[in-house]
Amino acid sequence: MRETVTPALGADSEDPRRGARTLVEFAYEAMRQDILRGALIPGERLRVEALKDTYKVGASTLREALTLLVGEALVTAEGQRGFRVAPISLKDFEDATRVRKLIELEALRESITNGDDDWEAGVVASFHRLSKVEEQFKSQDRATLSGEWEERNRAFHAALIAATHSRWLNHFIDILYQQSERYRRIALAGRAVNRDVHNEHMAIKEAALNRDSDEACRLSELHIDRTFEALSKMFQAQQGE
Amino acid sequence: MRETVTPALGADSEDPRRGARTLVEFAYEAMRQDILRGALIPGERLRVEALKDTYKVGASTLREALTLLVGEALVTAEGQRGFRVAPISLKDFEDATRVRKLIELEALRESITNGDDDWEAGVVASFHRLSKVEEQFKSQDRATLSGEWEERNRAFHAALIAATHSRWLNHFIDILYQQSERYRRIALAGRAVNRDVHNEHMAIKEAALNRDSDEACRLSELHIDRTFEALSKMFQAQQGE
DNA sequence: GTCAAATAAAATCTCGAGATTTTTGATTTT
DNA sequence: AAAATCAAAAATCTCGAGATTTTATTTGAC
Repeated sequence: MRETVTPALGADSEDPRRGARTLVEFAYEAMRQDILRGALIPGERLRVEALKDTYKVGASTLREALTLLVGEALVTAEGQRGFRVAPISLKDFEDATRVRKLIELEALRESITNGDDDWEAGVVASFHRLSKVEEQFKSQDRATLSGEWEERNRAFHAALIAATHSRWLNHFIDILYQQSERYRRIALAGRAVNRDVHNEHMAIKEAALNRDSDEACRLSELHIDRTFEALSKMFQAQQGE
Repeated sequence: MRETVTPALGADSEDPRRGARTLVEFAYEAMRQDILRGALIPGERLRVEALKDTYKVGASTLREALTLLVGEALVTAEGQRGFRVAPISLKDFEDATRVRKLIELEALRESITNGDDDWEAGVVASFHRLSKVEEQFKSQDRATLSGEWEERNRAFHAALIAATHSRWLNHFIDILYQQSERYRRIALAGRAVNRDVHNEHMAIKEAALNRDSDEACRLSELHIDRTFEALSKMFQAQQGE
């Protein structure tokens, strides 16, 4: 019979389920990360029989996790022909970037109008956290920090638009941000960004806190465009290999 | 042993699987329709054990179908606490309408710029088909035609924006159109629309074919706003009961 | 009587085996 | 040799039973 006593602290760091409530969520999160990292290659077939063993879950559980990823457009499914990692292309990257701009700028504008003190605090705090990890890039190895940078960068951009009331804008931004994260990570392939993103972030932060929504949107658009330009070159070079 | 010969034509109208390639797709489509119709009530719990019998599929198959609907925001899921029909609210309806306007007008503008002869033909044809069924409203019973009207209305709006190159705009429009369809069908509850939608559609069609994107967008926005105004009143009256 | 703990019931979640379909490869025919 | 046919292999899809968790009910303590 199984012991019902709560295990000692630290023991649950061994728990393969982490924070997931269900095995579906666990498999979903593991595969999501593997797709964003590029470990699961775009276009690759996702065979249930094989992935069962990789992620240590049953067939139905795995299919349900894959179906969740279909809803986020990280996986495609075709009846009787299985699942695949969603393919990537410059055209799709361009399209996703364009639509993300449309939606994110709308959300940013509203957020700057609505934002209260908590919103300002969130922007300041997340920018600070992001700056700290960017500071370390100058000395430390980039690869070990990139996971942390990804998370803090996401948090900063989320904080900027946190004061939007629109659930739908937020939902679509989440999806498109995730798409752009995949393109960024695949294009960079572990390398460092070679332009001054920090100053762009700071300028956006300043404009937002000054409640200058036109300027903040202008700078944000510039930021997204510049990022796309830089990454699309790397992407093309990489795909052309 | 089961006969392997292809059944006679007409016999497959008895096939509960219809056009679906898999049972997952079949259950997904059946539940989708039931949610859009309001037969499955917003907020209602979706018990796998019960729905298994209703849709005549196994537990895993049903869960996979439900998970597909989670991706379209028609169903919500909470770990270890099951699935629910996505709740509705005036606030959500308002938000979905706002974001749909943002995205759909962008798509319409691009479509009018890009549209070729095939696009024009599609707009003319779908408008004609929609007009025909609206004609019949004057004489025939509305309830029997409403399914056909829904489909043709959807087709007309899809034809207008068919020339967008953006897969992402189209994807989000599909999701938001479906949301608005649910609100419309629930708010109307089988009743007829009491304003002249036909003329609004015609005006949009004319502007689009004249390649007057500003005017087409203006009229389209007006159309969406008026529809929202009318439906939101019915919706509030209904929810207040 | 109220609260809490223990128990029972109900529901979700999970698994792996089997049915169905697709894909691959071998054989035959033109 | 190319195309078509058939058989074998591999993969998807599907099911229902059992494990786990949540929810409802009962019992007991104060």
